[in-house]
Amino acid sequence: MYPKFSSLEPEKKERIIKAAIKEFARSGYERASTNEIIKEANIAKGSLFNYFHNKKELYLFLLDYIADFIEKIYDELDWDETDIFKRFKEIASTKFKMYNRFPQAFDFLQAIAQENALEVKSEIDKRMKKFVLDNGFERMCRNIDVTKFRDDIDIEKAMNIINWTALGFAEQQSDQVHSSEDFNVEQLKEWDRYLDLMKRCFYKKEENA
Amino acid sequence: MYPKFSSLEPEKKERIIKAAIKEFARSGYERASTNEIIKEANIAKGSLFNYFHNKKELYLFLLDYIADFIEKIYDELDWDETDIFKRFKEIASTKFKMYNRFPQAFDFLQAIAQENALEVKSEIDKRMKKFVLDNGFERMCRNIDVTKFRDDIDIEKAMNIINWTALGFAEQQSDQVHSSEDFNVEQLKEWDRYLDLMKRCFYKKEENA
Amino acid sequence: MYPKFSSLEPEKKERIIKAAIKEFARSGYERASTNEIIKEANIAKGSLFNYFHNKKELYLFLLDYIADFIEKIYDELDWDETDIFKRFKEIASTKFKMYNRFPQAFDFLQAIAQENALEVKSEIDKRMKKFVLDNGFERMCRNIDVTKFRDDIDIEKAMNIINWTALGFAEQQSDQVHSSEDFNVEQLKEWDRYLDLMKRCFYKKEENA
Amino acid sequence: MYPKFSSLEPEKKERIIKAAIKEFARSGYERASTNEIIKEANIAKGSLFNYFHNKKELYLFLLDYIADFIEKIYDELDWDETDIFKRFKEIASTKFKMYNRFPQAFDFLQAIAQENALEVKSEIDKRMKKFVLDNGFERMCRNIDVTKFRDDIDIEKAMNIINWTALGFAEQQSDQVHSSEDFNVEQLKEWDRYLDLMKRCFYKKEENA
DNA sequence: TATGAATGAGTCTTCATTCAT
DNA sequence: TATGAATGAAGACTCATTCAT
Repeated sequence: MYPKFSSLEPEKKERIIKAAIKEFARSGYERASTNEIIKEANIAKGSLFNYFHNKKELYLFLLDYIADFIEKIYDELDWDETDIFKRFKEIASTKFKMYNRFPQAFDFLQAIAQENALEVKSEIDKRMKKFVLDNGFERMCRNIDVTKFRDDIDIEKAMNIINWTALGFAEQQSDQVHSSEDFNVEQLKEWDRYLDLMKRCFYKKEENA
Repeated sequence: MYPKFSSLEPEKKERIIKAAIKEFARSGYERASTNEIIKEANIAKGSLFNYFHNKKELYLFLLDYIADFIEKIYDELDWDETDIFKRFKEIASTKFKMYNRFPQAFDFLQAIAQENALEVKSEIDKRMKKFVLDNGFERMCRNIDVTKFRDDIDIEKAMNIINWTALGFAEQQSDQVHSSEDFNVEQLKEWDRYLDLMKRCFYKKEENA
Repeated sequence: MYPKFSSLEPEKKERIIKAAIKEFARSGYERASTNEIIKEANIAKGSLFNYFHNKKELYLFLLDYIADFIEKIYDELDWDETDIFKRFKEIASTKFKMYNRFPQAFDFLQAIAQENALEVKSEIDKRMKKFVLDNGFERMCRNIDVTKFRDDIDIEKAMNIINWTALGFAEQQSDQVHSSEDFNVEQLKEWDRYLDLMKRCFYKKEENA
Repeated sequence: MYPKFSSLEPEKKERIIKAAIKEFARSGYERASTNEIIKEANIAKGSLFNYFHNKKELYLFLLDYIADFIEKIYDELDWDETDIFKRFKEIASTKFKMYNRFPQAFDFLQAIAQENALEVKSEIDKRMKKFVLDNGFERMCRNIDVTKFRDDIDIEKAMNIINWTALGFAEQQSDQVHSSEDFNVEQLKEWDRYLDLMKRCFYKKEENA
C-alpha cells in the first residue's frame, strides 16, 4: 500500500502516526495542518509528501491503521460467550484497557465519526462504518443466545436498544470525563448497573433468578 | 439585529438562509465558503457583507434562526402529558412534521453539534446546548409521572435509555433515508413499536394492561 | 464647475465640505472613506455621487475651495508694505486669525502637502503648489525693497532663507501644539524674535539702527 | 530576525527590497500593494509571506534596513569638526554620495516622514525619528563651537535657521531634479554659497576674515 | 532519499461607484 | 432629485503540494 512509508524505521513511523492522529483528532480533516504534523513529527516538509502522495492518502492510511487496531481488540474478545449482557460487559472492559493503551485512538475515532469533509466522507463510510457508527453491531450480535429474551419482545429491537444505550452511555461519560484520569472503575460499575437494568427488563424471569 | 438583512424581500432572505445553512451543514464553520453561499444564493460578493458584517455574524444569525425554529416546535408540544411514552410519541410526530417543513435544519443541527471551530463554539454552547446536545432531554423529562415505572428500576437510567434509543433510532433512520422521500409513516410506526417494547419492559404490569 | 453641488442649500453644502475636509485631513485621499463623509454630513450614499461624479472630483473641489480661502487671506494682506520682515510678520498674524476662523483648513493643507496618492498628486502640484509648498513665495517677494539688504549677500538666497525659516518654524510649532489651545500669542512673539534675528543679520547696519 | 529572508540569495533579496521600497515610497503603508511588490520583485504570492509574516513585518524590516543605511552614513562623518558650516558642508557631500548609491532611500525616507498609518506610526517614531523628522538635528548640533557666533544672536535660533535652510534647500533641489541625473556638483556649489552667506551673517567678523 | 523554498488558487473582507425606485 | 441596496474588483493572507538540490 504505502511502500515508502512502510519501509521507514519503526520509531519514525510511530512519530508520524502519533502526530497525524493528534492533529486530525484536534482539527478534523480539512482544518488539520500538515505543517503542524510535520513539526510535531520532526520531519521535513517534503518527506511527508514522499511517504504519502497527499493529505488525503495520509488520512486514509490512518483510517486503515485505526481499523486494524480495533480489529485486534475485537480479536481478543471471547466470541463464544452467548449472553449479550456478558458480552457487552466484556466489550466495555476491553475498551477500558484499549483506552489506556492508546488514548488518542478514541479521540481520533470520535473525530472520524464527526467528520464532515466531502473529500473523505465516503471513504470513512466505506471503511469505518462498521467500527465507528455501530461499533460493529452486527458482529456483536452474532452467536447470541436469543432464547433468554422475553418472548413478547422483538429481539432485534432489544439488541438495538442495548447497543444505543451503550453508545449513549459512552458519549455521556466521555463528555463528563474529558481528559481527567480517563476511564475509571466507577464508570465500569455504573455501566454494569445499566446492563443489569436492561437484563431485568429484557430477559425472561428465570434468567434473572 | 441585522436590520439590513431583515428588511430584504422574503424570497431573497430565504435563498440566502437556505444557501448558508446548506454550506455550513456540509462543511462546518471554518471550511464553509462564503463564495459558495454567494453563488448558491445568487447574490453579489459584497451583498452578503452588507447584510452581515462578517462570516461569524451570518453564522450566529443562523444559530438564532434555527433556535427560534426549534422553539416553535417545542411550543406546539403538550407539556401536560405526563406519560413519557406518549410524550416521546408526540415528539416524534412533531419532528416528522418539522422535517418535512425544513429538512436542512436537521443537517445543520447535526453540524452545529459537531462544530469544533473555536470562534463559534462558545456561542453555540450559549445558545444551542439545550437543543442540540441532548435534544432538550431535561425539558422532555420534566413533569413526567414516574410512578408508572417498575419499582425495581432506576428511573433516571430508564429515561436515559429511552432517550438514547430515540436518538439512536433517529440516526439509524436518517442514515437509511438520507434525502429521499424523507420521514414517512412507516418510520413512525416502527418507532411506536420501540416505544411499546420499552413501555412493556419499564412500566408496572398494570400500566400495560 | 460643480452645478449640482453649487445649487444646494448653503447649510447642506457647508456640512458636506466640513465633513469631507475632516475626513481627507485625517486619512489622506486614498484611505479617506466616502462612507464616513456621508455619515458625518448626514446625506445619502448616492447623493454625494450625484453632486460629485466620484471621490476624485470631490477632492479636487476641496482643493479649489481651500485655494479660494487662502486667496482671500492673501487679498487682505497689505502688499504695499515693502519691508520683507514686516510683511512676514503680517503674514504670521494673518495666519493666526485664519487658523481661528477655520482650523480644519490647516490640517487639510498639511494633508495635501503630504499626499502621496498618484491619482491626485499631479492635480495638487498643478493647483496648490504655489500655496502649499512655498506659501506663495513668489508673491510674497514681489514688491520688496531689496535695497535694505546688505550689499554682500545674495538677496534671492536671503529671501529663501527667510521663507524656509518661516516654514520650519511653523512646522515646529504645529508639532509642539498639536490641537491644544492652538496658535497663541507667545508663538507670535517667538516668531518676532526670529524675524529680528534675521533682520539684524541680513539688513544693512543703518536699517537696524 | 527574519531568518528565512536573510538566507535568500543576495540578488533576490535586493530585488525584493527595491520593489518593496519603491511601492511603499509611492503609496504609503496602507495603500501599498503586496501584489505590486510581488509582481515587481518577480516572486510568488506566497513567497513574500514566507519571508515576512505579514505586510507590517516587511515594512518594519525596511525601516531597520534604511536606519542601518543612514547610520552607516553618519558613522562616516567627522564628528570632531566643531565648525557648524564645515559640518553641514560635509553632511551635504555625504548625502550626495548616499543619493547616488541608493536613490530610492530618499523617497522612502520622505514617505516614512509623511506616514500616517496608525499601525506603523509608533514603530516609525521608535526607530526613525532621530533620522527622519529632523535629520538628526540634535546630533548635528552636538560638539559645535558656539563661540564663533556673533554675541548678539541667539545660537539655538541660528542653528535652527541653518537646519531649516538645509532642509528647504534639499527639498527645492529634489523637486527640481526629480529622478534625472541626480545630485550634481553644481548643486553642491550652490549649497556652499548658502553656507557662506549664513556664515558671513551669523559669525563674528573675525571668523570671516 | 530527504529537504524546505516556491508556488498560486483560494480564503474572508472592504469600498468606491452604480442604478432602480 | 434623493436614496441606499447591489456590485465586483482588489486587498492581505493561507496552505497543500511541487520540485530543484
